[in-house]
Amino acid sequence: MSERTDQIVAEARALIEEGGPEALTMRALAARLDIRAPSLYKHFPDKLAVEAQVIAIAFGELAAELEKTGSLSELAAAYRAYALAHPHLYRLMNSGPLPRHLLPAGVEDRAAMPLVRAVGGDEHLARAIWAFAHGMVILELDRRFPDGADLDRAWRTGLAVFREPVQH
Amino acid sequence: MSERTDQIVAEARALIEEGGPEALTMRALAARLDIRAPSLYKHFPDKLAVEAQVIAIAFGELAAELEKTGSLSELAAAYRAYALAHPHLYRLMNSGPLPRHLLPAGVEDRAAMPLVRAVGGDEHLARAIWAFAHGMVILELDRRFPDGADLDRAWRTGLAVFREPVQH
DNA sequence: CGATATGGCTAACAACGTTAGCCGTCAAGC
DNA sequence: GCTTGACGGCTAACGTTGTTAGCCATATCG
Repeated sequence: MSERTDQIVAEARALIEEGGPEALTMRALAARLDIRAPSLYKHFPDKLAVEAQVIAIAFGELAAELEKTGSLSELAAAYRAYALAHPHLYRLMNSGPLPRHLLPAGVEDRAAMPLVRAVGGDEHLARAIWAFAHGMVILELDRRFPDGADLDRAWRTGLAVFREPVQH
Repeated sequence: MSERTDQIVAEARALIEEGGPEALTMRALAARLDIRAPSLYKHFPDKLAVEAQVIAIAFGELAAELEKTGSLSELAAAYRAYALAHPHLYRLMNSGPLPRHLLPAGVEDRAAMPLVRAVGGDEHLARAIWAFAHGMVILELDRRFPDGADLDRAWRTGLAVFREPVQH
């Protein structure tokens, strides 16, 4: 990972955070670095590789935030907070197929660990809560809930329910 | 809605179901109808309008499936079944911002009604369950769960938990 | 001193959505 | 019956996208 490479990824991230994933264009990215688009291919094989680096960084950041938390509700709050603070980044890393072959190994697992720990190792429960959290976040980002819906309340409802021990 | 218009939408849908949303191309769509791409603009103002028609149809179909169910677990099963039967269609209608201004009024509400009824009108609980279901489906379609994860079990876990009455 | 890697560049291609403008067919109105 | 206009095709073209080919300057190293 050279110096220049890091610069490129940083600018790519900025483009995405400012204008969404579709604002990341090889030409726009090059313009930010005062070079022409084809020169980017001296550093990355293609656009997907650039995106993958941005995704890898985002996963690391998210994992770091989640690791700070103690309880399940703190974890959920941190998850939602990251998504709302970086909506375009969240969408990039969490929708569509992941380019796993371009990502450092373990980034996904690290981000998942705090939740698995919070539910005491029950993988099925962890997956259900993950689905709930991702669903809440992505539906909010995509404006699928009615305007003015009380989403705090919906989060509390879901989390309260998941805290109740039931056999499954 | 003319005859030709319906044909176009049908072919657009077929393209999406076969190759995903990015396979819907004005040129590919035209080719299916043995015409050239610009001729499509005699029937639709732009590509988004075509997509919106496909989405509207998909919402109607999904709503019809959901309305057949009685219990919450049947509802969940029907929801998942539709998504797995039409993965590309599901992704098209349920990710990214909805072109609501191009959709007939009430299509979203109709698809949401069965769930609201199944939970006895509790809107917060309905939103939490919707998030859970959408999260489970989209994470499955996007292959975000580990290979071989027992998703039936995760669904059952989530649904069991949501059936328990708790105050929120 | 020369070879090689590094990192720029221009020109270009194919595919995309979309627009402009032309033309044939056919039904309705005078 | 002739004309007029809507309807629905067409070709040519434009601008934007990712990407490739190939050229060239600099700088480092044997």
